[in-house]
Amino acid sequence: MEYNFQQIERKWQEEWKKTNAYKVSNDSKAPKYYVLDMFPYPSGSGLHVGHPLGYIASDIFARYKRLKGYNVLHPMGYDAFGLPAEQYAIEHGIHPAVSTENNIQNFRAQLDKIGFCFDWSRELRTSDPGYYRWTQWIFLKLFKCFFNRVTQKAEPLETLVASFEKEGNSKFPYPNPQFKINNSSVFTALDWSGFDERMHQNILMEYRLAYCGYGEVNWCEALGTVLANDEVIGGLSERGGHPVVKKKLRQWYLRITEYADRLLEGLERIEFSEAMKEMQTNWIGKSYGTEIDFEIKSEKSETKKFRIYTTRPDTIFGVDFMVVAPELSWVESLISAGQAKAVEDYISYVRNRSERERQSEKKITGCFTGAYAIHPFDQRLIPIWISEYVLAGYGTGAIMAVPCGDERDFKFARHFDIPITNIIGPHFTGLDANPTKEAILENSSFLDGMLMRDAIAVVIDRIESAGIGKRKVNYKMRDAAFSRQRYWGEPIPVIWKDGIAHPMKDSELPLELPHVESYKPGPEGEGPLANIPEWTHRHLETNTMPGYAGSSWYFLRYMDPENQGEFCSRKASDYWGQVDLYIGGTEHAVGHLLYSRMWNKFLFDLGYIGHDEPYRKLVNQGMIQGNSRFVYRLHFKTAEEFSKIPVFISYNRTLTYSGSLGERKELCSELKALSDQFSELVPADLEGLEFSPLHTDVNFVDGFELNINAFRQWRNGEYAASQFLLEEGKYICGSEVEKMSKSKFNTVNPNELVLKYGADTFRMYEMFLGPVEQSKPWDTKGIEGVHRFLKKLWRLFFEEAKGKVWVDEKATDAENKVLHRTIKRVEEDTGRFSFNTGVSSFMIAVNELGDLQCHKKEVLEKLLILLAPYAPHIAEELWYQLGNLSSILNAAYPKSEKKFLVETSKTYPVAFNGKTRTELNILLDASQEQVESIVLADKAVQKWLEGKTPKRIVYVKNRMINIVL
RNA sequence: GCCCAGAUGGCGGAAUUGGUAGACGCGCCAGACUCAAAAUCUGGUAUUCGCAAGGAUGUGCAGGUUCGAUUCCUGUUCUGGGCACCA
Repeated sequence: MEYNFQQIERKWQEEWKKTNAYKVSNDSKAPKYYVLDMFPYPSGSGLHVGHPLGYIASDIFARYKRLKGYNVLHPMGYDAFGLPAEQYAIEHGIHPAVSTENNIQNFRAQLDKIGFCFDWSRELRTSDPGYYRWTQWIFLKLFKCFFNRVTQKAEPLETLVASFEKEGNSKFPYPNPQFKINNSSVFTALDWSGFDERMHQNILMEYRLAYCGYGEVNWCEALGTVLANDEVIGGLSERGGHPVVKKKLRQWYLRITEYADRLLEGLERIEFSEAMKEMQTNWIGKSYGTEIDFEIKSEKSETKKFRIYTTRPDTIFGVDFMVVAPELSWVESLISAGQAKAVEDYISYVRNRSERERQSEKKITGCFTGAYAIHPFDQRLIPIWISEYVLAGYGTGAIMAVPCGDERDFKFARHFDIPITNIIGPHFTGLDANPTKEAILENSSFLDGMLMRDAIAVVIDRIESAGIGKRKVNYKMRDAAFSRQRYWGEPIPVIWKDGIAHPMKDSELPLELPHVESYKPGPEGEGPLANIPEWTHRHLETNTMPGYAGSSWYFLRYMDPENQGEFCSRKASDYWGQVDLYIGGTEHAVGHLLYSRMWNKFLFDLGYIGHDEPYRKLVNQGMIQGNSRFVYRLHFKTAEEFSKIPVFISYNRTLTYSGSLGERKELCSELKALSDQFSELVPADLEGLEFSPLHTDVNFVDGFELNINAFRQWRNGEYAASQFLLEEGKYICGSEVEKMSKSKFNTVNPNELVLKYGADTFRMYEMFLGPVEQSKPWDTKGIEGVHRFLKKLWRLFFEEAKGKVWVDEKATDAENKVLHRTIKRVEEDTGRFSFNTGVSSFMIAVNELGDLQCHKKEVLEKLLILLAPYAPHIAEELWYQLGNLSSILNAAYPKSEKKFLVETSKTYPVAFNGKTRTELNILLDASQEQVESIVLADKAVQKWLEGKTPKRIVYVKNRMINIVL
């Protein structure tokens, strides 16, 4: 009986389906455990081997926890709204719902083959009205709530209105300090009662957690549409290469900034990697600084003052120039007649620069405005510049530049020849800036002689008492843009009447996405919904929600997926609580993971759930990179006509080819022999010959050797006429590790591997590749080794000639030692998500049991339970063959017994000054004195001592011995 | 540019707390079985000097701390991820 994986896997997958083996109940006496994967976007290209990496890891862990006696929730679903489906619809006229459904079918078929223990009865799709009804419902809750800074939580707007009626906005000032009504940022109860409805609504909009405002988008006039950042390349649209400029549009936002402090605080209570916490902390970017007002001296005199934000007020005497964000409208009032043209040119240059480009630009640009700021303490005149490196959205959009202490300021000063004031003495070398806080201040008037760190408070006190500024906490994080000018997303359930947004009633939800004939954008950059008369007649909002809306709360829906009356019952969310283990990629570090934490906190504030952090522990899975293969096409520079003939040269020959006359002659005759088309070719035509690399499909390259026949049939015979210049009779491809993607022809479909080696082999190989957290390139070759391991395991039970070989005898001590050491290792490895070493622990066990010729049921049975999370099909089959009647899925995880693992002695490495020279077997309970005498008596040690007396003998029990000479 | 991570044989990786660097697997080499091949099994495989015994070197690079560093510290290079409308 041989290992027929195809038959075994089919049999058990059917059996598990029939018995609902993976159905999870919300009603169980067992302790709960919630394992969640970041659900996939069902793209048209299907799964490649990179996708299942995290799913396999979580699947192993879920199965492991089940064997340990937990009631494990392990669901799966689809993040089904998104831009690619819409783009596909525009290009092919296929409704996104249709293409998405097809893609999901394809994903499901692929996932099923790998043998996951998902409870599919809980499957959800964010594009399903039954699901997005609740996304809309939560949005409306956000719309109807504000963040009470006194209680630090979300509360209904009614509380706010009551406070306004009683005491104006003195208790709850505008969250956006720039906001003013009637030129004032405060109003009284009397003011409030005097305002009309429109004014009330305008004010309330300033407080809502989901609010409408204005923001800039990438606007492409030629395409008549708003573009995503990754559709814009170097200021031009990816499709068509049309110019893209920034345009202000009405947009919805989520006031996530109000949660900034709580998002920071929550990080202390969850198990995310330090790197992840750091990324989120940096993204939130809380800084303690000072706002300072500077008087202005300019030709025009409209603006008298402007405000900067700095985290280093101690450097105020080192200010040599000011920089203001070019897009701020008040910049205009600064411009002198002489600088008008230059400033105008510069502003138009910045207008089509993306924020990213502006920040990462190495080239220093800027323009003097012609105006000066007056230093508040020494009345110096400081030139005011505009430059793209200052962004309008952060702080006040203006900075005081201190070149001796800030690298960017320093480079700017150097570039524009602005004299640099040194306030930090020897800490400033003149070669680069030094951001230290430890210097003693010089050239700093009343701060002279003070340590910078201590000077900060002194300056702030001076500034505050002089009434020219105040302490200010700032956040780099901005409110989250929550609308898209797209079709394929959740409609926003808001009706506009006379410019006032009215929420729809809960009973009217879901507001379903209407069918459209065309997915083209609406007028003035509005979304496609603006083209539907029935929609606009009802004055419905034409924007839709962004991709992250549905994924911000999905972990809750899995707990109670059928619930028609609530997004999730409190009973269900109290039972399942937090996600105990969340697995997904770091690419979601600051997007999804922050938004979903915020939504969760919001629902917690309103009492709908009982936990304020959604994920207790997060494990980041690394990317599986593609291992691309290249062929190299001959490109004739001086004789273009020959370039039309597709000739490819083997990789190593591209490296050695130098283009010498001799080589040209040789290559010339080789080409002539290859094809008659080259009969006219002369060596001179080969001058400047180039080899242009072309991605070729990895699926017809064995290692590095190209399957020439397959290549000729590729892409409907586009390269059928290809000729090849070989090396040693083969065509060898070049390679490069890069992102796995269809366009690079380096994707590998898990289905094909499952077909060839089985799901169990595939699962174990994905884990065997390396640590889950690490990115690594895919290489199909190594899968054979894992497959061999499973066959070897099989042979412990059945041999081809003899059939069944397992026996009912009692295990020896040696066999027990192997088993119990394996239990210990596998349990530890699985527990710390080190699945790659887990797999090798199994390999070692099977190798050792093979060496011992152990076929004892007692040992093998326990080994199977250990293996079941990794390779469920073969484990279940062998378990069944051993005569077990119930499924291995519900077996009890074996315990490692210490008595089989006790050692009495150890072979110690003996090192001299840290270099290992010999080994000695010594009893484990030996004392320092005993060890010293044993060591010094040893012959090899004597030889290395060369007659010297050791200065010291370091003995670390159960580790090593080191002799210091 | 900013933030985060990583770098170990020909390749993927192991070394869990600072204690024998290279577990396990791939590949490669040799051998067994076979008419042959596949499959399977056995042995070898960091580099370098040496017939060997044995020695020297070695964890991206340059320093440092330590009896001892892949592990800790400082600097640096390269690669990957993110940077707010891809998901």
